[in-house]
Amino acid sequence: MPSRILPDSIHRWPLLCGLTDEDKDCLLAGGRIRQASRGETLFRYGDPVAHLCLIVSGAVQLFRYTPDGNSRTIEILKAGQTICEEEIMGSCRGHRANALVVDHAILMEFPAAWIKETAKKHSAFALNLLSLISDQAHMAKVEAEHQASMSATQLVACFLQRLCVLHDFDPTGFDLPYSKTLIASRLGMEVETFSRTVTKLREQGITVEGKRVSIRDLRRIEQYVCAFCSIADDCPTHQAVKK
Amino acid sequence: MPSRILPDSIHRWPLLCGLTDEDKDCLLAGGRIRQASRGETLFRYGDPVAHLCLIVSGAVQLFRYTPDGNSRTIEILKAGQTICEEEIMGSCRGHRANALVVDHAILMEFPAAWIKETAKKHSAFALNLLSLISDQAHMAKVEAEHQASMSATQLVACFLQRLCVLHDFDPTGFDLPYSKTLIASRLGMEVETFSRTVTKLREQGITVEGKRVSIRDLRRIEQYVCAFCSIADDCPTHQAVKK
DNA sequence: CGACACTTTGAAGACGATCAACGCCGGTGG
DNA sequence: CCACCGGCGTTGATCGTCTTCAAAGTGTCG
Repeated sequence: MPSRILPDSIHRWPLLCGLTDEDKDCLLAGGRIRQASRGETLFRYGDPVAHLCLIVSGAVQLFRYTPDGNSRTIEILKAGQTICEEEIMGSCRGHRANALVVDHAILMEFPAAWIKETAKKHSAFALNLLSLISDQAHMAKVEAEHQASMSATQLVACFLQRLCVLHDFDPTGFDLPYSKTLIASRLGMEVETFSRTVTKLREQGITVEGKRVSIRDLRRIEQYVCAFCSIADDCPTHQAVKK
Repeated sequence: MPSRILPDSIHRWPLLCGLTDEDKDCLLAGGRIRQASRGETLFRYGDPVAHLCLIVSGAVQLFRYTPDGNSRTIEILKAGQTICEEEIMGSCRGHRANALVVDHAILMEFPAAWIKETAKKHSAFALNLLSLISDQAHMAKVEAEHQASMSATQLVACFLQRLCVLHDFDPTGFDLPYSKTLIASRLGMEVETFSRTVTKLREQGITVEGKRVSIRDLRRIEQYVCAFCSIADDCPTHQAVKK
């Protein structure tokens, strides 16, 4: 029974939350455990989409190569998040990104066809998928908005604060879980820019020294956190912070 | 019977395509026709999400206000596209954007609760929704990538070409269906930048004079169209163009 | 005709990318 | 144990791009 290795927090995982125990067991029964260590490639751009993949622990980077040979990080995923759900449900012919293991990961793989079948049979599961993908779509749109309208400084501040909230870190002091190079790539900027940005943020109450980060006063840096949130406050960062 | 006013192209609309006639009729029976003229607001940010809205004809702009009072266009939607599907299926408490009618529109409104019920009962419809939202999520991610890595010139070229393809326009000469101000806002740039960009594109085979656009040689401007596509050619523009 | 929204053009300034150099660290091999 | 190396991160200088402010031209609709 795979549920042995699953943490208690699975009740909050988007894919599973709200399901009855029967549905949950049925779903988990369809998955196969896989381990992958740092540097391992889960799949490459263009590969056929074989599985929906649930991250049980560790971290996975999704990225693409640009025509000039550089790579651009699309997402850095952690425990509880899923990979390929959009590729399975949407109309596409292969993986639209490369997946690389950043931190040694435990994964659960569900065959794509099996997922579709299960979604047809279990409407609660289908609604979970719909909800999960809908939220992702919305986040992606907010992201595009941010990329189009926020300065590098704002992007970094927003990222750090979101990081702190989503990972349940202590704002008064936590370590970056990824390299700065990876974060810069994730934010679509150069490492140099990221570095300079960090010193600017010191005046704003965000201190970064080496891997150590501390965020002094969340309210004070509000202007740097999701410019849209002050009016359109549907940013998960803000939502979480306000509670 | 509302199907009277629906065009033949509905078979290709993401929400309906592939459904059996029974499912389609059942779905359409749940909708209510609504007309709205240019300048009319369909809903505002924060309003409760009452309906899924299918655009039968016309055009609708989704936008948000930034803290400094400016507005940013998220999407410009046309016939066959739907509004609010993500807001209904995702976890959110109200509309996450404002909706404004750009061109006199005929809409079909489906009550949100009814849509959820129908998705539970008709798995084919649920899968359509999943597919539709998945594709949107993917497009949003590509958009974010573009915003982060393409120049204004590339963004405009990409937009114009996509516009041409998606609207089935004649590349050798078509009229912009929206004002340049709206397009600039949609691309997250200033009107001035858009205007200057347009003159640059003339050398690249894209001519814009007033509202009139012509795209000389689609292959030649490939470098300006979705920088990612040359490797990661999953851009709908390119897909459509290649056929 | 005149008001007004839309568009274009110019000049100045801010911002981020790029290139280059250097410091820091962990690992390898002599 | 030390020397060397490669990956990572910082800092400085320069350059191209986009925004901003200002002004003038174009169009439409009353």
